[in-house]
Amino acid sequence: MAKKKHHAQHKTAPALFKDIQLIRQSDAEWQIPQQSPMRVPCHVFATDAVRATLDSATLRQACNVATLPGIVTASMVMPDAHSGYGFPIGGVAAFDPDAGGVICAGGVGFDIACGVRTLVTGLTPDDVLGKRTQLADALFRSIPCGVGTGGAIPLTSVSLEAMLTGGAKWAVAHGYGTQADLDHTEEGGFMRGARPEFVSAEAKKRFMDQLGTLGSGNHYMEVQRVTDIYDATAAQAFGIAVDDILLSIHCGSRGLGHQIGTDFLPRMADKADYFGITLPEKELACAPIFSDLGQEYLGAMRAGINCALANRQVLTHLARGVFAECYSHSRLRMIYDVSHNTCKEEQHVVNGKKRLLHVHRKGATRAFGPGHPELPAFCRSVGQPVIVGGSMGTPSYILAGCTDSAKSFCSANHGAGRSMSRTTARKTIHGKDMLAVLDRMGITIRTSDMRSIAEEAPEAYKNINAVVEATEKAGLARRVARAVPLICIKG
DNA sequence: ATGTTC
Repeated sequence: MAKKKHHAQHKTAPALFKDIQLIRQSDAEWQIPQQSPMRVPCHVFATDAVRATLDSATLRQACNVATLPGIVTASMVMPDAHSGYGFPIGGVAAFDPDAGGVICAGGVGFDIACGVRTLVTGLTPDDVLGKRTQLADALFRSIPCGVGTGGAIPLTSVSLEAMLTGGAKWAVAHGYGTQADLDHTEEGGFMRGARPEFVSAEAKKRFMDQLGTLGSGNHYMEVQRVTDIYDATAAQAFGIAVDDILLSIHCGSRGLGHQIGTDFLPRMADKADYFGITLPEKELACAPIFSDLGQEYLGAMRAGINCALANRQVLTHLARGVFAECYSHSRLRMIYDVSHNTCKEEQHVVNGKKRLLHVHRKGATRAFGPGHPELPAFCRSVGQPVIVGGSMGTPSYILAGCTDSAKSFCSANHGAGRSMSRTTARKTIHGKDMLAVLDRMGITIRTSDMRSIAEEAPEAYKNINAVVEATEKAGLARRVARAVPLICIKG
């Protein structure tokens, strides 16, 4: 009734936050003070060097997030942040369901549970250098990649439902890995509370032939060499040493997660009036956690998390086959698997009081510190492995969560972060030249689409060393190891 | 990110 009359107001985004001031708190922390209609301030984690990479669109989006009902403490911005769909990529926000808190589909992102897992191969640099072309070709042949590419492992509607509930655990039960893999995966390999019945038939249909596929964009499978160890104790706990050869897999939930976002965003936007939520922009559409729609999205999103975990598990199995084909002594032992597009229910201490919050991490990695009760035994004493994937041709880092990471609801950055849009990168960078440069650097690339080489060029990303330095200086996570790429299979 | 602008 009266609600209907104001419907148009919610459709039009008012020009909020024209004047955004960053107030320095320390070497690597800034605050954007709360101003109406923000409910909380923004906390921005950046050194001076990284602050220059945070454009006004990103900060405005962080302020928009700060207006949402039930947000706790602050809207947070990681050092790798850049603007995304509604909600910054590299954004973290926690909501209290008991305070009217919301679940925001744009705060998770389209590629639900996109993430990285890194394994130690048991090989030496000489093993790889001696068979560089053979290994690259074998990986490229066996790992389906690219837009619209299907895999070799078809699902049935029955097995798909089980996979959406069981995640990597389902994959292991079907022969695609080991219990040890699950012990080194967030959530022990599967997300509780998945509700496949809230995933649309269309989303399910899109994934029927996508299990064990890499996808496109920034997704990759990369062979890396460890060049530096910064924290010997944590490196030992993670089982990494200098000159170890690693395999990193970066991918997500493919068409299924994307379709969940596509399905729920308009449903949330349409019900903003009904829920009495004033949206700063439509792209931030959300629903109260304690609403049918909010619960449906959470159930579907958790199924999407399981989909991504199963996908990375099957890709691991495929990679093991390739390595076994090329080497008699490889073993591909998991370090850890982290997701960086999620919303998870977690207990956090806020002003000395324990609260159960829904923590959105969009392009941000969970970074539980030492002693966190949810951590598996292998890393309990040193903190969670935080895998920070580099862009093509640049180093990756393995960090560890710190006690101080509590200030960001136990979150850290997930990568370098884009500094150039895909469109600009395509216009200014030539994929073929890029490949030649990388080849001279000793990096072998195989790709299904030359356009992604331009889009994913190192120049299109922030300097990962500077980003990681900011994360460390802010106390969110500390450096454990650095690795450089040798072979990269690009989607 | 994405059956690459259903």
